[in-house]
Amino acid sequence: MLKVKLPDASVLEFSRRVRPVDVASQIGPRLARATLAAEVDGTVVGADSALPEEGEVSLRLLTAKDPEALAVMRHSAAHVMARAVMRLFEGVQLAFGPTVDNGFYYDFLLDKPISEADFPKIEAEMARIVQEDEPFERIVEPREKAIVLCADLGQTLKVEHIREGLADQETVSFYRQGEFIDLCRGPHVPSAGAIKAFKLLSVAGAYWKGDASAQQLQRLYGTAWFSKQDLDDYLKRVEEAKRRDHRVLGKQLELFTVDQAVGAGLILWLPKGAVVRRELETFIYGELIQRGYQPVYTPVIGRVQLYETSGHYPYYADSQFPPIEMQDGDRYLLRPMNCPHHITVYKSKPRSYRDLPLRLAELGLVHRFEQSGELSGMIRVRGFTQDDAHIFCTDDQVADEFRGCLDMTQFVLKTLGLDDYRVRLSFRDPSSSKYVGSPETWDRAEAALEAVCREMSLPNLQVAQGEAAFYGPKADFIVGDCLGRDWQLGTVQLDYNLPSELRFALEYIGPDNRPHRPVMIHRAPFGSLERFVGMLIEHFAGAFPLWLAPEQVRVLAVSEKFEDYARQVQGRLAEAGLRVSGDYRPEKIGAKIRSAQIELVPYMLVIGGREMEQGTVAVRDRIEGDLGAMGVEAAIEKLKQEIRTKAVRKKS
RNA sequence: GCUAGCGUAGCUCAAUCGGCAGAGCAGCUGAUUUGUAAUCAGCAGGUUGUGGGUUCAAGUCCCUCCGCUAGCUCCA
Repeated sequence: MLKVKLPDASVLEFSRRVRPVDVASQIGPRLARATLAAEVDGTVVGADSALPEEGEVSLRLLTAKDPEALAVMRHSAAHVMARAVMRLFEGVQLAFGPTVDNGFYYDFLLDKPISEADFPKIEAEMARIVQEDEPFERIVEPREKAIVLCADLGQTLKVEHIREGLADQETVSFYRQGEFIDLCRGPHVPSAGAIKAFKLLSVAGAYWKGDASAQQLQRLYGTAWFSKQDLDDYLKRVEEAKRRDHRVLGKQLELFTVDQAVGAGLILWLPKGAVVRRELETFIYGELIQRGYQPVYTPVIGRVQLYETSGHYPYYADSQFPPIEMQDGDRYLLRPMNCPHHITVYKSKPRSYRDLPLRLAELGLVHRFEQSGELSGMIRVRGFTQDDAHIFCTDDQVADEFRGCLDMTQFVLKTLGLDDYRVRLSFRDPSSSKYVGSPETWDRAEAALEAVCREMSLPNLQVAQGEAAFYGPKADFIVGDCLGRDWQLGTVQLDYNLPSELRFALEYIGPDNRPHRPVMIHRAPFGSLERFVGMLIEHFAGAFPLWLAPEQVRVLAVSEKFEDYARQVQGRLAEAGLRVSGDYRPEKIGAKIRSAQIELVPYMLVIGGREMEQGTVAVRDRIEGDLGAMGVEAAIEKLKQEIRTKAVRKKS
């Protein structure tokens, strides 16, 4: 006897062995047909997987309405794609084919390169398979037999995976669909007909098991949905997101440029982009001072020895610009990190516990030679400015300082209306020996950090075991770009390494008149100004809040007859400290408005005969349109108020 | 770095089968004097990323290099 609890709290009883699809039939034939998978005690399984004979389970039948079913269907779509590829190409070896956000991929090993030109015929073959609507059949085999089966199928990658990756499994499962059989954990939808709309998206290289020294496979990405409408909506969303691309907007709005004459991954901030950056810098410096940081300035190069001491050289030599060698043999490194310089500032005099916590801040320009394939606009570059600071404190102060750093980072993100972020708390992998410091210290630090994070109720907090830097645990603030890629912005990292005896042997004199070792915290709320501004451009789709806008307001003269008065108004706004320009071209007012709208100028002041007579301006808001006439001083006060509050306005 | 794709005017793109490199926007000049998202006309703008090859003829086909894009690997 099996008791099946359904989400509506009703209970069904079965004396025979049943599957979720049988439970669905019991409720109704339409539900049975719509059931694509099931969630049994919280685990997603296939609709035809047998439920236990005895006891009680809670069961949720999953249909096209449930997001879990979408993931199951996409996994099935990956199989269908693999089946199509195997029908069309000779000697295809299958690797892995999982579901990912918004779609799926499958990795193949085959001699012939697949290109996008092959997509139509693969898609056509997939459509045929979906049309045939054959069932997915689960087959469970003992491990040894599975190895033989895969070997017979010529699937050597799968053989390797069963031997190594699944070494601890007694049995493994396959899914068969017609002539196609694939090692797979499942689950799958009942049959291919559940895949209603799909599209291949791209082909790329991928390494077998993520190992760059292993052979490279061909990865085919696709997306699949339960309706053509959903698919079209998705493709449209992707297109719209691409219009926010900071590389496109950065060029259109003249914010930054990259030129191979200077070098790949090296950002040239154009005047308008420089305004945004300068405003952010002013903002961040104000915060730093308020929060007890002391700005310092240090050089962008340092002797190689310094980085040997810090351990950055030669450990990261592959991703550094090689040292500059002088005639006398002295070698200098373009700094990849600011910390050694700040440590040198710390060491510039003996420190007492009364100096701690010592918070040294600098917008520090660093250079790293990132691999060419990694470079991406302002987001992944070879020269960038960290809004860096290093806090030197006692063990007891770590939690408070850590909290202060998180608080500042949150404050910065909130001020900019960036609330779609997640926080990743990276801890060590206890089974690895690559970490500095004793396990006890790590445990204590990790516990303290997690406690602070929980107490601050950070959004989407997740703990990532094994993601810590070798020198200490860290908390990263992660934001997605317009293509859905996640990037680290702000970061707060504990460091037991650099202060240690092995490295810089930092000390302070304690109340006991004896030397003690300080702890270091690295922190950067923006991460890098380059990446942060890149993300901001995408976040605002180029339409910055007033306080950041390169051009805050533009005076538009209705005709040249009113130019003199308009110029007076422009002068008055400039005097008031606003970033203002004037459009005095012999154009119609509609054309001037259009230019200003396209250039995303937040406010326009239209000036014609009426305004000149009455000494007013007609204010046009980029978002809301015409706001009507008001006095010049009233308009200035309105804008200044919005700047003071750093308001983030969106279309209402 | 690896795999694949793409490089045509400042920008967005066109150029059939290999057959005279073109359009819109931006720019410049002139006319127009304008009331809330594009006034009209003219002019100028190119070694088709680079170097080589095939051909009577190359933007188009082949090779090299450079750059860009996506993904993979990396990210102190």
